[in-house]
Amino acid sequence: MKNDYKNYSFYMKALSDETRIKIFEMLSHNELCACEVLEEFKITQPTLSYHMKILCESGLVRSRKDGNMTKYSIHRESLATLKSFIDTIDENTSTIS
Amino acid sequence: MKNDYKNYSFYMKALSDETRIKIFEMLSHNELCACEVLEEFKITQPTLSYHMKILCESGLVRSRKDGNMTKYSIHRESLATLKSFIDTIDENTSTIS
DNA sequence: AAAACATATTGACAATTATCTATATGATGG
DNA sequence: CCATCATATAGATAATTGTCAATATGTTTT
Repeated sequence: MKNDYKNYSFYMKALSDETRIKIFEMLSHNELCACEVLEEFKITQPTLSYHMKILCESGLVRSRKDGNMTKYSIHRESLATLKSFIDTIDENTSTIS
Repeated sequence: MKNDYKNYSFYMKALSDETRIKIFEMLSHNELCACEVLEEFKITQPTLSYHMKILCESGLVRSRKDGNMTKYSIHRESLATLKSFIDTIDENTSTIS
């Protein structure tokens, strides 16, 4: 699969911002709505919405509507894909002479 | 450790570009000099040098001088740190109710 | 020492990103 | 249905990024 690299780079880009990587870690413990995430940061609501959009568009996070709230959680399949890439890189390095 | 997140985001940023993530994969198989890497891409030598600098500054890649060449390889400790972060996230998600 | 080779740096520029304020949309509760 | 709450979108802007051509630096070879 050649263009997996583009996909991986999108995952990495989604996590290349300190705010987003913290959000990602928060979501790893629990599904959370935007307002719960917002409380933890000193950014405005639209800025958070922008970051959530990037996380969702990467595929690493998924969202679902629940009443008037949007709940976010980690998309485990995408995470598995990312993890598998890192694992492969790590295995490769262990066989360098 | 609170500011590990900034560190992780730097790793991710280094890998958030398709060219750089391909280089990273290439280096996982072998230490390579810049000219060997350059052959695989349709970018100029200064652009490659810029990308190598970003990879090195992130800590994920290290360089050493060998004659008039610079040889690049993956810094296994940093990779282990990144891998460990992803693994932890993955473990967290597996305990969500 | 001069030429050739490998890499790095500089300066420029277009494209992208992260952020804000203001506003819109859409659901819920009186 | 009107007000409120939660989230999204639009428009603006400063900062960052990826790229190149030109040039510099440092090493090897002749």
